[in-house]
Amino acid sequence: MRLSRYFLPLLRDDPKEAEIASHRLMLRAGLIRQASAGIYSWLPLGFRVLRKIEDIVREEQDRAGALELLMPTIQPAELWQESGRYEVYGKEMLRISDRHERAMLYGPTNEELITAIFRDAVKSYKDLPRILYHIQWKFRDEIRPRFGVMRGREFLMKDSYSFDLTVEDARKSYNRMFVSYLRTFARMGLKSVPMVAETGVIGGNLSHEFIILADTGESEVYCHRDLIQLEPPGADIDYQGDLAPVIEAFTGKYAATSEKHDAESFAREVPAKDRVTARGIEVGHIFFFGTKYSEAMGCKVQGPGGDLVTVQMGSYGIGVSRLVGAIIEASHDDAGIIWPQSVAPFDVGLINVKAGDAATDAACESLYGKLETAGLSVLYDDRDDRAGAKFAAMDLIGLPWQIIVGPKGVASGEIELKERATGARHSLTVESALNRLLQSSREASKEAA
RNA sequence: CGGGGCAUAGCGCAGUCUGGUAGCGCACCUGCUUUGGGAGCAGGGGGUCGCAAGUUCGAAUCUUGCUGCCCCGACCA
Repeated sequence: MRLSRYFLPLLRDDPKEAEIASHRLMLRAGLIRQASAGIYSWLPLGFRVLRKIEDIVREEQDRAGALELLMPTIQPAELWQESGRYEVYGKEMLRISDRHERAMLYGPTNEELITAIFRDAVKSYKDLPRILYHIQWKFRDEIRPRFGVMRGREFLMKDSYSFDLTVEDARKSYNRMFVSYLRTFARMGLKSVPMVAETGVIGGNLSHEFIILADTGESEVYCHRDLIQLEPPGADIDYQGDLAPVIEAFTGKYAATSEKHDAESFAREVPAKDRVTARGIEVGHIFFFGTKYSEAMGCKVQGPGGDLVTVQMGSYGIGVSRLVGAIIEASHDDAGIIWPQSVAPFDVGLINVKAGDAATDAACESLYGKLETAGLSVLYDDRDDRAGAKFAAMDLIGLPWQIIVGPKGVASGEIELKERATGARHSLTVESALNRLLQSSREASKEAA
């Protein structure tokens, strides 16, 4: 993509409404614009990141055996009256009525809808277990939206729902999602720590929050140091096999958010040197709630003995749009965003230091073609602007690699490769720079595999 | 919902107290000079001063009502 033809409105100054780093940087780097409190438009660069995150979530859901579908944003109120949550949910639910004065709502979550779909379609235990998911916009009319996309009112969420015949089977589904979450966040360059959590309005008695550690995180978290060092399972993990050992490894040691934190247990269970107190951001939340909805909504199947069995359910959420902010919170510096390669909107930024200089232009054009041909996505700054402004812009938007091409280098047959995360620069030939980038790209996809 | 603050050009702000032709920096356009870490000079474009009513010869400025946004708290993927 040539920057001269792209839509990338950058801001030099911080908009005054943005308090935290991710919100500031998302506005400044031209990722989002606010439409209303807690409601955002995604500009081209931000949308590319959102898509990348969505893709990783989708791949890991599919790998775990979950099936993608798509439910609507608008739901009829009757379903929520069936479960009893129409009254419980309160003002957080955006209630609307259509032209026939029929009560509708903009879905804050989808337990009712998916339960109705499953109930109407499945009658036999032979069709269990199943995990269904979708990635869809939700709306929760937060009392006070803040922190940009981290606590928006409209947000993109992946939510999965599991259906099982027995509690034991349901626990296996829960474990599958648990493992899939570990992999999902790790692939985005995040250290996630599962923590025992409150179940809140979703209900149930088993629940984990997936917290990523970031200095500017919203909640205080406490855990054993070992949990942070744990490596997530590889892509070869057998989701049909016994996942219990993995779950034990990740849940066997102390980890709690401030709501569940117990200072005495923390002190007793964790040696002082291993006690980690940090800030965290919740990026995923999984629940097992048994028959809460299936009971209320009559979701039953016939078991092997011919008897009717109420289905055991769980639900599993990932805040996709929140992750964009969370990743930035975990990965930025004074100059701007530092995208992990797996979610970067482009793999590499190509800077033409002297646009208009024939030799430099030609070198950039040639390199641009080679990079694209090699399968790398490139944002080529071909604008007629000063070098300093281009460097600042490229640092701000945070692509993992920058290739800097100027007249001096062109004359000596070398270009400069800069790694955004470390700031390290190397003068290289075009060929070795290409190799270096391709190698880094291969390593990134190996992590995914 | 309680408390506080803000609303003037795309972004950041001054002007409001004390009413009298709407300003500054950045960004944007044109020209010249510059050219490896957010250049300089000159010229220029862009505003119904959040909305509505009122007071007044005259309102960004005073009064009243409304709306939006931000911060703190309670609430939360």
